[in-house]
Amino acid sequence: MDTLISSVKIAINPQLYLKDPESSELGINIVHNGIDLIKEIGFEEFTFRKLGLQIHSPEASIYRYFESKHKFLLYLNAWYWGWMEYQLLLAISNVSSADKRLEKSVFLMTEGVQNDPNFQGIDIVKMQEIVVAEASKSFLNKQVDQANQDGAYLSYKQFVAKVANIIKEINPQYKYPIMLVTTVIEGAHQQRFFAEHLPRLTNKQNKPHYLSKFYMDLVFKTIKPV
Amino acid sequence: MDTLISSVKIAINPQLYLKDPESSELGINIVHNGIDLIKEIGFEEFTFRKLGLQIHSPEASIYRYFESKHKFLLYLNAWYWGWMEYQLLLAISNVSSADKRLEKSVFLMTEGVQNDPNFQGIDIVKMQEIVVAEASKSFLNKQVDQANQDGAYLSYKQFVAKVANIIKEINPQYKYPIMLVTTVIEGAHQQRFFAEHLPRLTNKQNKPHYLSKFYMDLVFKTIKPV
DNA sequence: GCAAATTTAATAGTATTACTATCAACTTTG
DNA sequence: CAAAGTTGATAGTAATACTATTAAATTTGC
Repeated sequence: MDTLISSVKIAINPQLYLKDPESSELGINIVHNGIDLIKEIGFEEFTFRKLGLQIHSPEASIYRYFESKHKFLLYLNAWYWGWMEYQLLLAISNVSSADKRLEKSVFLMTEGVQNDPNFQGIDIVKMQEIVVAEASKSFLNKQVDQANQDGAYLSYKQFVAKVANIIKEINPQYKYPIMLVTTVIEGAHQQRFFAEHLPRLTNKQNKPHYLSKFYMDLVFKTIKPV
Repeated sequence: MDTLISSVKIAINPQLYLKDPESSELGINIVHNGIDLIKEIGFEEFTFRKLGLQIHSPEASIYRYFESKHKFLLYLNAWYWGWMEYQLLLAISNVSSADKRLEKSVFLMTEGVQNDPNFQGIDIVKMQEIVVAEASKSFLNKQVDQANQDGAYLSYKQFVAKVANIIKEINPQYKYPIMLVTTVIEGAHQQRFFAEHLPRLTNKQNKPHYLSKFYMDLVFKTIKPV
């Protein structure tokens, strides 16, 4: 039975799962409720046993889809960045001005997302909150090199490369386009987290879009040739 | 017996330990070898049992100094930022030009440190590598609010505030000095990590100080009034 | 429409982790 | 030199991150 609502599907590197979770009811349930549970209790407290209890399936069943909870996090990350790449394509297609394209990219990287009806079921808002709070754990560990070889970060790298290319279009002389992009992405995540938990480490403002304004200003000033 | 070599001591919030590790041979051993072991196997693999084996002391003895391995990481972080604040004071004292002071601050935030003979025994190079790789784990979790109340991040906040004040001195109109500082600090950490493990997420260059050059350029362009 | 293959549920088991508890031996200090 | 404090040695516990096994349910291919 076909459960797809739209014809768009985020392609995920099969090395990140044992059995495609989109191929069965249980798999979809695992991803769904997994997102909810990680959001609720945090990744360190999250276990497949707890997730099993929530979906009334034994722990062992979940292990048939994902090798470990770490790989599950990598899967969610890859999904998120796949989706972000798709959003980027939508946002910049048919926009001829490179400046405008970069503007839209920075906005996408720094603002909170909105739920997308094309991927009903996956709560993208929650997913982004997870990525903001937990993503760095997906690479800041000793298995990073193995995960990297497994292609865990491909979609992230692709996204970054696309935006970096726009920067190069605007200023081919600028030497650090990739660094600038990852600085913005990871920075925006941190600031978002700080605003909620460690306000003295940020400049939270009530103005809408203050975060994207800060980074927009930073990016355009930085790449401007002297 | 007095084991201090210099009269300078980094003050750490006592809430981060049960018994001051600088007050005994064993305590000093724990911190020393703890740094080595975390550096070697990473924070997730690190356990007090393994550390106990390394220093030939029972696990339970270590628990008399630190409540948990999480608090141990918070302690190391606090120590690092206390030391960084001290380095900052040394670097900017007697420098009257605010621009020059900011330049020195950015350099300190983005370059690798060198071992400091005033704190013999503590390997600051290794400590920085730990902070770069593991620090975000010290706040990216559900206990962050508790840890924050315990004053775990005070020395970090103080450091950030000091640099932000220099920015305000240069451009009182600039609205996001703190955000800019934390973006630089956390960004530099990430880039350093990426350069080693995920090179496609950065623009590694062979030039010395390319990292500080990138951030120096970014900071000064960003705060320049339009 | 039914046998074969696949998927899931249910249960049990293992090594390790992150601690806590207890008590004797040793050291320091007043 | 006694009392107080520190360390060592050992043991124990609940939970985690898995693996293994087998039976029941479901899907599929002809």
